[in-house]
Amino acid sequence: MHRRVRLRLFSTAAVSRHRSPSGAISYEDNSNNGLRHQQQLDQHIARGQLGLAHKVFDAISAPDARAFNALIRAYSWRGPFHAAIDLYCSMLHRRVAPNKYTFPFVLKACSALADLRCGRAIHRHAAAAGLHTDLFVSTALIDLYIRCARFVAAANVFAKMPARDVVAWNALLAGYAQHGMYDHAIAHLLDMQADGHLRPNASTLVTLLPLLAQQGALSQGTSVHAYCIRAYLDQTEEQVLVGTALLDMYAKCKHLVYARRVFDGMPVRNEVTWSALIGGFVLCNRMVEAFSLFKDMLAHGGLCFLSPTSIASALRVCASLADLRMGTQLHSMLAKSGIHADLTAGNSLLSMYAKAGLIDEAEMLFDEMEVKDTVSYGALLSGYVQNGKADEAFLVFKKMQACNVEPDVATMVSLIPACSHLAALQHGRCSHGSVIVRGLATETSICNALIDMYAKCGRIDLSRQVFDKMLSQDIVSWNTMIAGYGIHGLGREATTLFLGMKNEGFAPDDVTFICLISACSHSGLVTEGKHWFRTMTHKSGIQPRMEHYICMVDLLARGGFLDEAYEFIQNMPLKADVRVWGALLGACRIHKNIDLGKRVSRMIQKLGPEGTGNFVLLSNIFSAAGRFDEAAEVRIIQKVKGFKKSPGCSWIEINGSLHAFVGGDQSHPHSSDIYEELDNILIDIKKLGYQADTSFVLQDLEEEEKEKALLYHSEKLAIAFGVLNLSEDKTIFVTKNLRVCGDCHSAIKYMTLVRHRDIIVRDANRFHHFKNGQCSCGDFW
DNA sequence: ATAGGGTTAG
Repeated sequence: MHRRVRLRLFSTAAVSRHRSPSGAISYEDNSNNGLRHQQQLDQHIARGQLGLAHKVFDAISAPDARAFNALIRAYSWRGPFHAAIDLYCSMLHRRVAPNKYTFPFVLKACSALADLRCGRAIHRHAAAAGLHTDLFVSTALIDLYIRCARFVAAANVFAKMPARDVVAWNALLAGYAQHGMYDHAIAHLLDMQADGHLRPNASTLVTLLPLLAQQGALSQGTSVHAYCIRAYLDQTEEQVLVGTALLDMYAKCKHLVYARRVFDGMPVRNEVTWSALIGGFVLCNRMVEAFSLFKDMLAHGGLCFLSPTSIASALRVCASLADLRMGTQLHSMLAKSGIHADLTAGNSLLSMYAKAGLIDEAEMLFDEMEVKDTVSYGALLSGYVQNGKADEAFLVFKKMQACNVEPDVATMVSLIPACSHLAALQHGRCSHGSVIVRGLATETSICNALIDMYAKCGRIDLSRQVFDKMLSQDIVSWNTMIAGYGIHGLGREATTLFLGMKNEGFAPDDVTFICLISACSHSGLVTEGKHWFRTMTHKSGIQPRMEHYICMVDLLARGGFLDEAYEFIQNMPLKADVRVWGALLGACRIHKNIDLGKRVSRMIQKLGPEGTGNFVLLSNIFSAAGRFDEAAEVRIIQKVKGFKKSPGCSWIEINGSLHAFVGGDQSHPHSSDIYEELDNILIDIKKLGYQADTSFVLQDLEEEEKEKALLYHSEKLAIAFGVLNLSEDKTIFVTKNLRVCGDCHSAIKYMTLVRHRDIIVRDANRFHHFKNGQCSCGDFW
């Protein structure tokens, strides 16, 4: 602030008036003394001792332009940049005229600080001194305006230059490149070549290549490669720089073969070269190779090649492969090499632990970090969301705001799914509002997260609104919207949207078909689903993955074609994994096919059951058939093998706060009211013909007690709480972490009649819209 | 010239 005020005190007129007539060196403080000081000043600056240099400077009674310039230049090199600007101000104050060796350096300091106001003032001073079209001054001005994203101003300076060298051309090109202005950059490059004698140099290429990489412009990149070969770069340093930029361009275009070839052909490589190649393999999801390259690098260059960048890539490999042993080793390597304090390295480590589910470890690391930024908070936040601790994620978000760390696109994209997990519409709407306030509401990835959130919070209509209002949809937008229709059992809408997508020229990808087929499955559209599977393999040329087979088995089996599903599994080219068999087992329960269920469960046991769902499923199948001994046996095996079933939990959002219940829960402050209401509901629904489906209760209890065990299931508690707290016109919306139980499903249908309510239950799989005694899932879920 | 947190599926 102080500095700006002082700058404005001096008009451009003052500058020109006191400009030294010749620019020649003249010492006002009587020769010898001044000469000695100047020599000392130069010496200290050469040794990088800026403190001492400044002391010598202060001892000069009347420093001249040369003394000022020397110190300004030194400060503009590595900072502190404001010291350079302060010196410039003092220069004006003491009526020493800045010259063509002053302006470029003080402008460089402004550029480093992105101080546009200061820079503009200096621009005026330079113009008054008639130096604004000087080659070096102009180039410095271009740098400044680019840094402040003032492209027109930069181009104006460029246009006014009487003569330009490659550096000037490169300065403007760098601006276009850094801001992803592909068309401007290419046009500028063509102008440069048309202008005559100037040829792109190494610096031009190193500026241009990252832009091509970012745009995925492989063919243009290849032309640049060809030019590089013709242009023959003789300096080693240039070869490494250009070679690395080329390699990176190929890697970012996912052309690893060429990236590798460039790498192999390079006579000299540095740590950046290695990092770029490793990053390329990570980008292409070739994690094992990426890690072996990392080891090669260490074998080749030792620890001095270890940088925060390469460590970051290696840690991403560990996170992706869920290899904690390797990750921990890297952690200690990091500590030994002394780069543990680096922000990037720290964030990578934090993220690795968070993704691996070691959230406590991540939290500890986070607390220990001395410098934290948006990314650090984002890593922790998404760690909580990914590990199912959505409420903790909100706390991190609050903490972040309390610490004045501004949430950005990635932060919000991580936070919004936390609302989806909780199915907390109010939270979701708040996040939506927050996104609008921050001016992020037009971001594609944010809209995608919002579409998903509204769908999972039961408002598919709002999902569609967000989708329709988007400036430009990407493949994820379409997939998310199709999936949203799917979990609401709106298979027809999903299909229509899919066709619309193709009409707009979007090529469906592998995930699109997963969304589409599962949408068909949830709506019982078996024929359509089979049709889309064939379309995918024959027309779209997409190789089915295990996920597609899971969807198909689910589609066939849920639709009642159990034998066909079984046959389908046996004919599939991949070896079916537990999830495929699990899908079939789930359908055996719905269709009460015990024989097949037993066979399938044997397959699953051979494969080693993953998770816990399948044990519970099998045991429920036995119970449903009244074969309690066998059901109990399955539970015992489950216990012996050490699998725990996560407890069923349901929750409901009332006026923006969440109320969660587990089965038989009495911890809620209004517990007695809730239980009383439930008992009343039971009396009413029995009058309409409801019978408790006690076949699902395992314990050896009297019939009435079994009924009670069912009555206090978590979803029923949450609904009763909703009945008590919401007016009749409001839909009751309950979320459950597991699949809704069969008895509850039947009871809730009756509840809609006796309490005149619409009830929506979102379980682990899908939505159930209960209305007028019926459910949207058609009793298949 | 390289790099850290992010949305879709069952």
